[in-house]
Amino acid sequence: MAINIPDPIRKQCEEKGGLEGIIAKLPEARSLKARAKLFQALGDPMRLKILFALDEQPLCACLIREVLGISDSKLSYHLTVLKQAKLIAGKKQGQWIIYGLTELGNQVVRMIGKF
Amino acid sequence: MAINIPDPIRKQCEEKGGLEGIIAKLPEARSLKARAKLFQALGDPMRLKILFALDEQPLCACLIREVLGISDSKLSYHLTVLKQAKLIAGKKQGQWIIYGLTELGNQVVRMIGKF
DNA sequence: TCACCATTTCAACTTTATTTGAAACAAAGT
DNA sequence: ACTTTGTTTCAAATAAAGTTGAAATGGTGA
Repeated sequence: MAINIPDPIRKQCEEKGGLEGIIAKLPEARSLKARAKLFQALGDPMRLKILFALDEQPLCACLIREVLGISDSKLSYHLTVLKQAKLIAGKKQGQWIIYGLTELGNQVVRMIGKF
Repeated sequence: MAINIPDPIRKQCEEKGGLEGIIAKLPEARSLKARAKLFQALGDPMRLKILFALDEQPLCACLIREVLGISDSKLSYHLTVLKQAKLIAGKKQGQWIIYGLTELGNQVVRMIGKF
């Protein structure tokens, strides 16, 4: 451990097995990366709005577009991000694709509500 | 409401007062933006790691740097992002600045643990 | 087959985030 | 005053995310 650090911090740190001890308790890189990706998908107002809209009811892309008032291709981009994060899923129904929250999406929307 | 949409979706939508009804239930732009900003701060593995480390115990910047193995200025950048999101706060103690989770930071770390 | 509709893809572009290394600061000890 | 130490700031560079409008896809029904 570095020599020059505040005493109370050093003590507390040594009780945990030093820096090594702390490092050992942290999640692995893989896990951190996966979670960061999830949160990154949530890090955009438009995408949050899509999630809230789908929490009301499943919607086809064209209705989501109406709700958000954005272009088709812009919407498609954001839907892709949400799909990749497994927060939403679409299934074909006639000529439309109906999007809805996944189980993860549901959990996440409930979580977001607390912040 | 758009004329051409799948029937079950239209029905469900009309029960809610049409698109207007759905739009009315969505959070305001201000609120969406604020939350997006919070999640954006969480959208980076290094920053998540910092939060987990501080969840173990408060640490001075130099120890966080040791834990992460990154440069001073890089660390400082990420600390700034976390500070701005009010997830962490630092207070001077002697020659060091000791960082710790805020109350929000605490709640958030507990939340992250579920995903 | 043809035209149409909902949606996606693409490449070019703009914007925002992150990294870098050097310099600046501010407090503490000499 | 001078140096050291811990931390932040800055401007320049790089990388990643988001936007645009046009074109492509793929299914539907005339």
